[in-house]
Amino acid sequence: MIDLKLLRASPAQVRAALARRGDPSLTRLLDEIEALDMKRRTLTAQLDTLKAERNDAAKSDALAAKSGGLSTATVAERRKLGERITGFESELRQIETTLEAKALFAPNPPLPDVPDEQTLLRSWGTPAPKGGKPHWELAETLGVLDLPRGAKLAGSGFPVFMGLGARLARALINFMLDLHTREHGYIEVEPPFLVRRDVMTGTGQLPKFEDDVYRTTDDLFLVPTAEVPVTNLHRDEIIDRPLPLGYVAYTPCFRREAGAAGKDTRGLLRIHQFDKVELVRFCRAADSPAEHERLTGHAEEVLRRLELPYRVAVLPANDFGFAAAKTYDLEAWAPGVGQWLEVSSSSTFTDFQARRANIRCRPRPGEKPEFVHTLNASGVALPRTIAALLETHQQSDGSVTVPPALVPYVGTDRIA
RNA sequence: GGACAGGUGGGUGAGCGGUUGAAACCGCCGGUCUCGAAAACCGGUAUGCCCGCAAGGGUAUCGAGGGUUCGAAUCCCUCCCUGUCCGCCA
Repeated sequence: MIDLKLLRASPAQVRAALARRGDPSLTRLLDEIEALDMKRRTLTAQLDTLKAERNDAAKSDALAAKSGGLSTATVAERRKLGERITGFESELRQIETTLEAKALFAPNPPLPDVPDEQTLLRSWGTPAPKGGKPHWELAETLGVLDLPRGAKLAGSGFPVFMGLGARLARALINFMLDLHTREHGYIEVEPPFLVRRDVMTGTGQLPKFEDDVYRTTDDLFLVPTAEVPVTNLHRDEIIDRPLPLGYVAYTPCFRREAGAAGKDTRGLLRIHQFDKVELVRFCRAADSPAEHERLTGHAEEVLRRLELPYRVAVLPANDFGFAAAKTYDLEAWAPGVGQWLEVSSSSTFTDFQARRANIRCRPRPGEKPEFVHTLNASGVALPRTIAALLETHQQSDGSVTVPPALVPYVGTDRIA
């Protein structure tokens, strides 16, 4: 949620920052928000005055009622006051409802250090020259992936992993969970895979992106990422654990990806259901830039252990998620398709999600609560990682070697 | 899915429709005492919004939303959630 006080205090800065997202309609949205905010404050002041009047009256009336009763004139006067208050209240309520509805559509302003062009920060490993087979061919030959049968069960975009493919998926999940819990200090979580509407609103998927997610007839939503349930673990809380606090969760992820047809439709690159291990961090506001770097490093470590050459880029202000203030993409090289595949997105949300989900911390005992900063990164997403893994570690005989870090989990050093 | 019982501050738990943001206890913070600690005692301990440079003031909040009333934590309605039993199941 956008910070209304900040918008009030420095409208020019907020507008300038949001303008960098490149959505011209935001100007009008902000105009409306500011007007409603002003109206709300005026009404609140008037209403509070009337209520103060009523409270004073109630005190003396209580005494009067005990000793002799209230005169009909007094009762009539009080009733009139009450009616005025009710009228103001309903007007105020309407404005607040509209204001909130509008405010929920305002995205997070990008941080000042976010560039206007995508910028490559660093890379690791030596990408193999483009060549070899794409992962869908390898996978089909090896019998580890069955896309046609997945389509038979659920439609296109729902893969079936078979045999060593299924084992590889399970191995990756366990490997990543172990790495992050044992070496990076995360607490493992297994959350619900269906969540309520207000939870989806807390992290920013709703109300704006309802078309992109799956909804059940009970008005529950299939999680598009573990970020949603895990970040909301602390919704409406003043976190009483030491910060920073990190959680890691494996969940399947469900995305409708409406309108995505035609792009990356081959193989595992863009699908409706996929597995992901997600990292979520909560920290004090001052710590979030350093936490963002640390978090990104945790995701990178996965790729290094898997011996997958990758690169890290900062996304430009007009090309990252609604709730994020800054995002790094981790892209693994996939020589078979000759593309860098986004396997992790690492974002800081500043206090945007904390504000929506009302997640606070108390800096010190007795001090005022303040909003935390939330961050998350895929650590990492499976299908594209599997694609990069198959294509990178493919051998001339058609087999695929398993990187040493993964061998104990897969139970073999070669998929053939 | 059916039948009951409940939802009060960080926790436990009081609260005849009337000056209740809300007793008490626990916890937490500070102080006294002590060489230090414990115990004991004293004091302080919610959050949002609005006005204000601040000090401070106003207002709201007893699951949520409506309603009755001059006045609601307390009465009525709807919804949500939790617990117990039954049914069904993994």
